Amino acid sequence: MSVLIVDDEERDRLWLKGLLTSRLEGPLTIYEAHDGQEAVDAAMKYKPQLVFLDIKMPKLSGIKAAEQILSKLPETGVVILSNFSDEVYVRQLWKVVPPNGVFGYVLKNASDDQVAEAAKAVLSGDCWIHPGIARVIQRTQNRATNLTAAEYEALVCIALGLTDHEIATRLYLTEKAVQSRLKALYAKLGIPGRGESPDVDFNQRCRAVYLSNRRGLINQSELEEWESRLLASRTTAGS
Amino acid sequence: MSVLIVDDEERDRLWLKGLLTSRLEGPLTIYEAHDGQEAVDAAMKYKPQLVFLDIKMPKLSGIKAAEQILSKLPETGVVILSNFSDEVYVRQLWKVVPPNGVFGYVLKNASDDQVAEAAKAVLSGDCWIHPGIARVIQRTQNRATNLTAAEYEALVCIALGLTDHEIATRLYLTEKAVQSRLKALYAKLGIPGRGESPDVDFNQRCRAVYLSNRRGLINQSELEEWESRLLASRTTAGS
DNA sequence: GATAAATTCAGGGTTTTCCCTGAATTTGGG
DNA sequence: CCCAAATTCAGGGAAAACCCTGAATTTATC
Repeated sequence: MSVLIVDDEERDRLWLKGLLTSRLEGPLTIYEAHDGQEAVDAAMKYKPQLVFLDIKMPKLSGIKAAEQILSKLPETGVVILSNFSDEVYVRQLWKVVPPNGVFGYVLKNASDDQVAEAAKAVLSGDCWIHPGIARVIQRTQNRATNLTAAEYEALVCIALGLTDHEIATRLYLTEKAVQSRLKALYAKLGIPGRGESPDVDFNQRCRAVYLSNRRGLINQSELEEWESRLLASRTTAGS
Repeated sequence: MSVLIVDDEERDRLWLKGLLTSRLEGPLTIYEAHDGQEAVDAAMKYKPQLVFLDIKMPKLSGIKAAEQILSKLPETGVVILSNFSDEVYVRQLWKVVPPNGVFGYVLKNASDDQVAEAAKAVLSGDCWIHPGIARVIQRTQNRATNLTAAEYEALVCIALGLTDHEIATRLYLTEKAVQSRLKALYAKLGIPGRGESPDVDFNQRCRAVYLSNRRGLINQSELEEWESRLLASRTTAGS
C-alpha cells in the first residue's frame, strides 16, 4: 500500500501521515510532496494507489495536479482536501475525474474518522464526498440552477469589475449578447429585477457577485487568477 | 504561567497545546475553550496571562471575545490566530485593544518558531505582528488610503448589492450623499473613472467590491453578518 | 434529422450609476 | 474661535445598466 500526501503546509502533512499510519492496516509507504508540480512528478515515479491533494498550493492547484495525474494514471484514487465547500472546485473536479474514476472530497475540518473512511472508500473503489457537499454536487447537476460556461464566464467578468462594453470586447461579442448572458445569470441566481422584490431593491450586478461568492461559485483566489490571465492577454496580444 | 487556548477546531487546539508546552519554560497551566462565549467565561474564571484566540468561531468571534475579555481584564495578553491577513480584522482589533494593551497577531500558517516567539513577546509586554501584516497595519493608519466609517459603511452596502436608493433609505441619507460617499471610496481605492484608464474600463461599483476583497477590507463572512443585520432591521423595525 | 434549449443580436425605452461644479454644514484640532 | 478637512446635498448631463419583445443561430439531445 502506498500513499502520496501533497500539501504545502507541514502541519497538515504531519497530521495526515499520523492519521493514515494508525488507521490503515497493512504495510504502508508514504510519499510526500509540497506543491502540485512535485505531486505530478512523484505520482509518475511511485505510482501510489492513493493521492491526497490539498487544493490551495503554489505552482499547481490540487485540481490541476489531479488532472495531470489522472490523465497518465487513471487508476489512481484521488482524495481532495479542501478548506471550503466551494462549488467552483467541485465543478472543476467533476470535469477532471474520468467517468469511472474514483475520488474523495474531504473538508479540512473533517474528523479523523471521516478522513480514514474516505481513504478506505476510495481504495476499495467507492467515491466519498463530505456530507454538506452533497448539496453542492446536486446543484452542479441541476439544469435550472447550474450555470453554463457562458454564464460563468460573464460572472467572472463582472466580479472583476469589467463593464458590459469591456466584456464584449474581450470575449468578441456584442454588448447585447453580454447583457443576454447576464440576464440569464441573474435569473438562475434568483435575483429579483427592478420592483420585483417586495422590500429590497438590488443592483443585480453586485448582488450576483455577492450571491455567487456566498454559494462558492466563485471565490477571491480564483478571481485573482482570472484577473491576471485576462489582463495579461490584453497587454501581450494587445489588439 | 497560565494560558487559555480558544479554537473551535480540535486539531488546532492540540497543535497549539503541544507547541506551547514544549516551548514555554516553567510550569504551565493550559485551559481550553471552544467558542467566544466560553472564552469570555473561562477568562473571567481563570484570569490567564495569555489568551490565544481564533478569529472564526461560532457564537462570538475572536475579536469580540477579545473586546469583552480586555474590558474586564485589560492586563491580559491577547494573541489572535487568523487564517488571513484581512484588514477588517486588524482594524477591529486596533480599536478593541487598549492603547497600552499588548497583543499578537499570528497567521495560522506561521511556523512553530513564530508562534512561540509571539507568545513570549506578548508575555514580556511587547506586541508581535506577523510579518506581512505590517503592511496592512500601515495602511490602517494612513490617512489617504484608510477608509472612514462612512465610506466603509457604503462599501459594505454596495458589496451586498444594494442600490444607491436603498442605501440612502437605510442610512437616512439622500441619494446624492450616498453618491458622494461612493465617489470618495472609489478615489481611495484608486479606481479610475470613465475613460481615465488607458486600457481597461471598469464598473466602479463592482471593481470596488473586488479590490476591497482583495485587500481584505471586507470578506464574505463579514458581509454575511452585515446582511443578516441589515435585512433583519428592515423586517423588525419596518419604516 | 427534428425538437428543444441555449445563445447571439437588434431596436427602443426606463432607471441607475457616474461625472462635474459648487455651496452649506458638520467635524476635529490648533 | 477659526481653519482645514470631511461630509452632505443640489442641479444637470452623459454613459452604462437593466427591461421588454422578438428573431436568427448555434448547440445539444433524442
